[in-house]
Formats: sequence, structure tokens, C-alpha cells
Amino acid sequence: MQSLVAPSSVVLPNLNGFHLRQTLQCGQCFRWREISEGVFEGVVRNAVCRASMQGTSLVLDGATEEDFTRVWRCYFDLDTNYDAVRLALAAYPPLADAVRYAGGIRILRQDGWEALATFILSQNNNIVRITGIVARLCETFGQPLPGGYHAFPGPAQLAGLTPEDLAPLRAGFRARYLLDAACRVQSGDVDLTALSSLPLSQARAMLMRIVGVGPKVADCALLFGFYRLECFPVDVWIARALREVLPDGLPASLLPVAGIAQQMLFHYMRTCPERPTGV
DNA sequence: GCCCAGGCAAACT
DNA sequence: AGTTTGCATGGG
Repeated sequence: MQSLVAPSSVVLPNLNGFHLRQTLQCGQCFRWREISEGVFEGVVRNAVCRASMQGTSLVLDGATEEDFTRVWRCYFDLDTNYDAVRLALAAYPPLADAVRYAGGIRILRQDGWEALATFILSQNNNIVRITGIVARLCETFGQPLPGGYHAFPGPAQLAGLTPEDLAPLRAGFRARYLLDAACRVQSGDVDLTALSSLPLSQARAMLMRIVGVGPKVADCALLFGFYRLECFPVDVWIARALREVLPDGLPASLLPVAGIAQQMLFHYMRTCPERPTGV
């Protein structure tokens, strides 16, 4: 196992306010595993690394310089100033507690197809089980990588399969949704490359052509897979709480970073022990 | 057994 | 066009 990770590492200093566990376990991504206290192992775009914090530095063990410039720099969105975002969000009183509790979250720039697929699998499901289904999906259909890891299977690798083929995933009724997404992406009916720049309403409409993709999954895919920070995914679970916290929605000044606010609120309301669920 | 989980499709009024 | 119900699976 020790030779599975390339003998190099990358250190990213001065990540003030960054919280690795919050970021990787807040429910925006499903491909990281905490292998020991504070150490996470993950696969992103055919690259593997072990991530941990040393003070305010993010350490990526096993990351080559090439992987850093090709994958990790973008993935962790290191060129966005989160100090400024936190300041802006916390200045709006309804968000202050959420920023205090979950302000270490950064929105990861995930692969678009992976985000779409994993959030299709997320519906009426919980984060631990989603992670398990995604792991089985990659092990079963993903391209093998050095060290026994697997890439996330692309649309081409899933488009020809049947729901019975996906039975080992134990994804339940979501299996046929995932296959419909793969077919529509593969055929060009859904053009992922357009989703980053298309007007939001058109991007949502395109994604919702997929059976099993509604407003919530579409917004999650756009936020986490296409870096549309103006998306604010809301489901029935969070809606009741949001009406209390944000009766009038976000002020216009915060709309460009609505997705960051949403994810901090989501994590806060889900996990803060001082804020009982149900609100 | 029950209820819930990052919803949605289908079938109802 | 709004509302209700079923859905696969697993954990608490």
C-alpha cells in the first residue's frame, strides 16, 4: 500500500479559515474517506492524494507537481478569496451563526458529470449511504487507477448498461435515473459543456430533461459541478428552517455567492449540536 | 416495527 | 396547477 502513492507532496500555505473536514464532509462531494484523524484520501479526475492540514497549510501527499497544476489547484478553488466571502456573508445577521460554525467550507470545483451523477444518487438518501453507493459505482465501472483506486465512470461507460447491471450498487430506484442521465449526456441531448455559461434558467431546464433530475438535483449539480455560485439548492427538509432564518431570501449583494451561503447554512443546520434539527 | 435520509415521477384531485 | 403517494435501501 505504501508504494501506491507517488513519493511526492504539495504544500499550500496560508489557507486562513479553511477547514478540511467541513469542506470534504459537508455533503458537497462523496469521494473522500477519512482514513485517520484529519487525513482524507480521495480521487479527483484520475488523481489520488491524501489531504491533511498542518496549521494553516493544506498538505497533499501523493500529489505530483503535474497533478497540482492539472487538478488540485482548481479543485480547491485556491484563487477565490474566502476571507472576503465570509465577511460579506457574516455581515448579514441571519447568516452570522452559520458562518461562525461552518465558515471553513470552500466550494470545490468538481467534475460536472460526477457532480450530476452523485446528486442524482443523493435523492431521498443520506450522505453515508450515498458515499457507499458512489464507491461501489467507481469500483464496479470506473477505470482502474494505480494503487487499486478507480476513476469515476464517465457517461460512455454507463450509457449501455441496464438497471440490472447496476444492482450491485444497491442504489434502488435511482439506478434508472443515473442511466437516463448517462444516455442523454452521451447522445448530446444534455450538453454538459454548455452548463457553465448558459443562462441559469436554461441550464436548469436542460438538466431537468433527465428523468430523476428535479429542481434540487439540478441546482446541486450546477453549484458543485459547474461552479454556478448563484445557485441556492433548497429541498423540503431545509425549506422550513430557511423560512425562519431567511424569510426574505438573500439580499441582492449576496446573490453572486448564494451557493456558498447555502452550503454553510446546510452544514450548520444539519450538524450543529446547539441547533436542534427541526428548527 | 417505526421514522428518516441533500427528491422526484406518477397519479391523483 | 397544486397535492399526495410510492419508491429501494439502510441506519438509528
